[in-house]
Amino acid sequence: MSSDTLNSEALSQKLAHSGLRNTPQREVVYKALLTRRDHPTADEVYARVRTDLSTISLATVYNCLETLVQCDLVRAVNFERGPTRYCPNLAPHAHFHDEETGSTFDIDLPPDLLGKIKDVLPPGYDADAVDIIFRGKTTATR
Amino acid sequence: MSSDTLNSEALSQKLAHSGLRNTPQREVVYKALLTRRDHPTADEVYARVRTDLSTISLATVYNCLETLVQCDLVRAVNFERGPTRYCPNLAPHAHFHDEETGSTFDIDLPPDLLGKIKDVLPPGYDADAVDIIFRGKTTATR
DNA sequence: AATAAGTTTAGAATAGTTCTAAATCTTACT
DNA sequence: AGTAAGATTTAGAACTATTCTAAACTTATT
Repeated sequence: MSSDTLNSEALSQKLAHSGLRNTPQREVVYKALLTRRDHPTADEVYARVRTDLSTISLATVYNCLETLVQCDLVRAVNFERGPTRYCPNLAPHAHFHDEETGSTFDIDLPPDLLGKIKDVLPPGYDADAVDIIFRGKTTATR
Repeated sequence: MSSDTLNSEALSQKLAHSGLRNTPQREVVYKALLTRRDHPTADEVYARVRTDLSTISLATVYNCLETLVQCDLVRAVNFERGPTRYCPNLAPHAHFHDEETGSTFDIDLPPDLLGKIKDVLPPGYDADAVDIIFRGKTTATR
């Protein structure tokens, strides 16, 4: 089983760790991200979870996504002015945003590179996160 | 004279290169970015240029900023869901966003590092830009 | 001077997100 | 089991940043 396969227990644990409860809404939202890892927007997640839980509201989808981000289960990614997209990949990675198709790809980062990048920070700058976003196009040979 | 000091001729040239005209509005907007390089939002630019050109409209400020970005005179930067900020620094650099104060700092990148970062892209990914954003806090010793 | 093209403007419209307050669910305690 | 306290969800209103629209204005060209 991959380390981030859905697992209610594990999700409940992570939530409990922040003093939060697990709920059906949080489960379906998290599951939606894990089963199609295409960096959906809140609207897209809403559309997907409605098939499982037809009474869920868009506000709840926003709430759940925010909760998952707070619990370090999900990353929020922003491309320029576009809507926030959500990503359950917790391994260090960059994002490639294809400006022609709008699709997003995870780009794995070699373990040493993040350190090298953080080394450019002068003393007194204390970064707890680095976002790296490539913008461009992808070609057929991909 | 630093390479990006305001210079109407140079601005006109760059604009003309894209088939665009220089205008008083474009000049004051560009000047506003150059004279206080604190990554202002469109609203903040609007507030600043109104002292020079009281009749300018917010829509025009947005138009001018977009024009300057298109002509490669200015970079647009986005932090999470916040409003777009504008930066006249054309040298390769990352941004550090202090989440406590909201201020933004340019972080110079050593010449080789951008290349190293682009090297992580698998074949078929063709990036024309890389945005690197640090999030965290700055301490007194900065 | 007339026409065309580029630009600015005010205000309306839009998209994405957050807020609000009431309803519902869960948990802990009696 | 019954109830109070707290957490969560919900629908819809509100909000913010931005873009659109169409008219007015400016500048360049015939």
